[in-house]
Amino acid sequence: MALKDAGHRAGGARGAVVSLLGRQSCCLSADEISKELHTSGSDVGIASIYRALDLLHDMGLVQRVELGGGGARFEPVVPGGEHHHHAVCDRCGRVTPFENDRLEQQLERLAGDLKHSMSGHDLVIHGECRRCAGR
Amino acid sequence: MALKDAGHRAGGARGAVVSLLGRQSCCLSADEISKELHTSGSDVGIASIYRALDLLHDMGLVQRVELGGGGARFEPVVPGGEHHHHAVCDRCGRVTPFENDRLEQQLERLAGDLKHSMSGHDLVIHGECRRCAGR
DNA sequence: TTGTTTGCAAACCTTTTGCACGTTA
DNA sequence: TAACGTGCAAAAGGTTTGCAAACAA
Repeated sequence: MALKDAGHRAGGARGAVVSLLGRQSCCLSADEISKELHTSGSDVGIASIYRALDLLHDMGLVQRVELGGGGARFEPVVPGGEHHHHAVCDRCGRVTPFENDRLEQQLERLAGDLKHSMSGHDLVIHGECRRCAGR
Repeated sequence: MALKDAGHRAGGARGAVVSLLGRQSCCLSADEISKELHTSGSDVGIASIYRALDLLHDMGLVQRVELGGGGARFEPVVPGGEHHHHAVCDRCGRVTPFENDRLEQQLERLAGDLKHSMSGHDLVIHGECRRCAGR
């Protein structure tokens, strides 16, 4: 476990957050994480959740995603380098993840042109999802 | 003025916000707007600023931009359809706007593939700016 | 006059922090 | 044991809302 390698301990709260996030393919808000953990019997304080997320984020294992609407979301970073973005439905709130290699390449090129290093990037498409748009 | 057409009045506070935003090429936070207005003698309450921004956003004249780091930013939408994105320096906080037509086309195509309508999109590149990266 | 806009203060929500207690190595 | 992790409650932003007074048409 990467946490141990970095000299961190795996207390109950931190472990529960890591485990839950590891099972996610897309993003969760801190509140959703809290509710999810309570449902499965782990009464983890919200402060510990934020602390765990903060640590994981600093270690590059978790990405912060801002979808608008107040409140950040968090998702695990896949070591393999896979990467996805989000389309948000402004009507029903549904989040649709998507990925595109060409887009990634283009962003690399753009950052290069700007002489701006790129440690990460966020792309959010706003609009109406398949379901809502079809009405 | 589009506001009048929509049946809205141009009170002092709202007019000041509209005027200030109209002179911006990139995004401002609500707090920056407040400070800017006070500096130029308009003592506009922060609530009125948010209300004006909310109205303008609903009318599609202002775009909300989330750059991370707590606090949204707002920038005028140019009627012509021009559009830019932001590269944020995580070291010094500098925001570098940029635009790219190919990128826009690609996003349109992507949204189409997802069958997701696109009313807007946000792209933020995180990393280190030209100045900071060069050290 | 009549409905709209404004400023203030309080309320709200999400996130962070202080601190005493529990836990891990 | 000594350092680290946790939960609670309080604090700290940023944003929204209730309300009475000011204002525009």
